[in-house]
Amino acid sequence: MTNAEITPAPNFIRAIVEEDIKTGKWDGRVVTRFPPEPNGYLHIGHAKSICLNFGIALEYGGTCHLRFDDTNPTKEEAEYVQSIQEDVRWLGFDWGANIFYASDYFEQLYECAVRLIKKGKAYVCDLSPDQMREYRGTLTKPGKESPYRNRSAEENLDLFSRMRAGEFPDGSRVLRARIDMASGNINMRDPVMYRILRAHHHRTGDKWCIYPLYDFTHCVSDSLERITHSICTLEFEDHRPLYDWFLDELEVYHPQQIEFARLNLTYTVMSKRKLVELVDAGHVRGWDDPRMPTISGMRRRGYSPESIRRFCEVIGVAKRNSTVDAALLEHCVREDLNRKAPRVMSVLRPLRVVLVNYPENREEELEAINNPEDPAMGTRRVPFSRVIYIERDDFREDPPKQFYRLAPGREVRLRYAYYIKCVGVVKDEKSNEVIELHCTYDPETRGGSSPDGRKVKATLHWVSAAHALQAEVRLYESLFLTPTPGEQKGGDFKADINPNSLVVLNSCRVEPGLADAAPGDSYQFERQGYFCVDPDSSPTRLVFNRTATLRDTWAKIEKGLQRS
RNA sequence: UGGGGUGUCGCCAAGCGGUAAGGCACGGGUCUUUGGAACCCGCAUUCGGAGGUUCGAAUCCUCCCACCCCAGCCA
Repeated sequence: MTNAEITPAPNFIRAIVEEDIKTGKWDGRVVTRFPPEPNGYLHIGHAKSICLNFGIALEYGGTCHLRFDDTNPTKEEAEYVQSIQEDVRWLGFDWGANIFYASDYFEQLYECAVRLIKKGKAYVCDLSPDQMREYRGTLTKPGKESPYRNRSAEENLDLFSRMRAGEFPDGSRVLRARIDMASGNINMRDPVMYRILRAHHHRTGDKWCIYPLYDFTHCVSDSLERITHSICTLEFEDHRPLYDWFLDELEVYHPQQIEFARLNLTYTVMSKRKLVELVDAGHVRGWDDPRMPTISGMRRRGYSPESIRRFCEVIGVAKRNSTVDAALLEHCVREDLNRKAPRVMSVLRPLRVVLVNYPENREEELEAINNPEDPAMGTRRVPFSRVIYIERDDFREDPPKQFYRLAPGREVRLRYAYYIKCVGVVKDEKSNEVIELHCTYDPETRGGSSPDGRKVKATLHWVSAAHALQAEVRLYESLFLTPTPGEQKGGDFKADINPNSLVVLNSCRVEPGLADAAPGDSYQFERQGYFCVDPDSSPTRLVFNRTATLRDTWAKIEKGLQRS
């Protein structure tokens, strides 16, 4: 852990928590919760919330509950509660025994509803959904009171229990809070607390045919769990008066709801609807496609939990709508992987090189450093022979000004090996494409330095043709071409999809040492980037995903060259 | 036209009446057997705008402007 990681940045929520601890508002307790609805996969936006809630609990010696907000059986599935737990755990957080389900509170919620009915604060309403919308009024016009609003408590109690008993068809009646149809805040215009819905629930089965709605459920759940700080996103700010109203009327333990801005990232989309669309339309291979901003996608892409946690720390927490530059996320993985990923040589687009003065049947092993950032990671031996592969991009027949890699007549260093000089270029007769290079090597430069002290400008990675392993490498770019997809083009985010977001290279050659690389392992392919082994990989067919490229100064220069 | 929010560098973000932190990005340099990493330097006389209060304002007051959210029996 870096120092920065254990020194959290100040933000307004931490300030509130610290103040509360100081004043003893909650007797010094800190209890937060991460309350996902199990209706989809977690993404980097959820990670921000997870890090915030679990992070604050950890930091102030409190606890953070994992609570599934499972009050809508038509959308929720057990499969998701599984994947959510996996993702939270993978991110590095532990809820201990504190795993809860809103559905566990159904009986208590029902009792709370009965209490409100008895108080005259809730009533059964027979308006149809259409009528209800009509009666609600608009943003600028107040609503009208329902004709059922003044039913007696006895009648409401009777009706509500019969709703539960299944005497009425789906959607025929609801239980509503009796608040204020003229409120400027539409959430306070007698919001629905319960609906009749005959659907199989992933945990309660067919026990219930009425289900509570979010506003009623959430505050009561928080109260039952004695949450201190109920942290949610900005769109719930308008719901806070309702959160407070329910708890005040119920006269129960009352946590404080605090809202923060959700995360947006450039060059991607975050809404569940859009993510579903990408998967369904086949623009990606699934929820865990390495191009997806889902936790499972990022995991497959090679992002480490540490890098995601670090990212969530450096972006900060505030109430301003913002869109974080994807470059910051990239920076966070590089920072982490630079310290941890073993270096390895791998040639993505091979160009055959014959060392004409190297003995035909000779081979040798050269020592290579596993990670210059961490000597403790040791060294390894890499085989070398007369025929090697280098990267096609590392040779130019007619090199531009600032290109100082290999070119006819030019000498460069092969990393950990020898200096070589290009003495011949073999081309395909028809296409005129360069298919092979002839080079001489200098036996005096074994290991990569010359006794006469002469310098070479470039160091190339390479792989011995006879020893290298074939591999498939999947190169990823951002899923979208524009920083905020759909901003132009009439809001159609799919029009901004990057057609080159995935490029598959099939004839890559990697160091033989990679033979037993296991899915999930991360490496730095020297001079190219960070790559990890995909679950599709097998001993007979290695498959790597590019997590991120290395910062590439030459690419920048080249781009500038093209422009001028 | 109702209600709730937010406006500090290209992107995030500290700051809470005492004279604009930090990160990313960007530009320049040192070093280098990764054009990587590391390191150094530069990068808001100014805080949405206009007034006002004050010895002193990004921070307090007034007005204005811009943007975001809300009319599911979703969460």
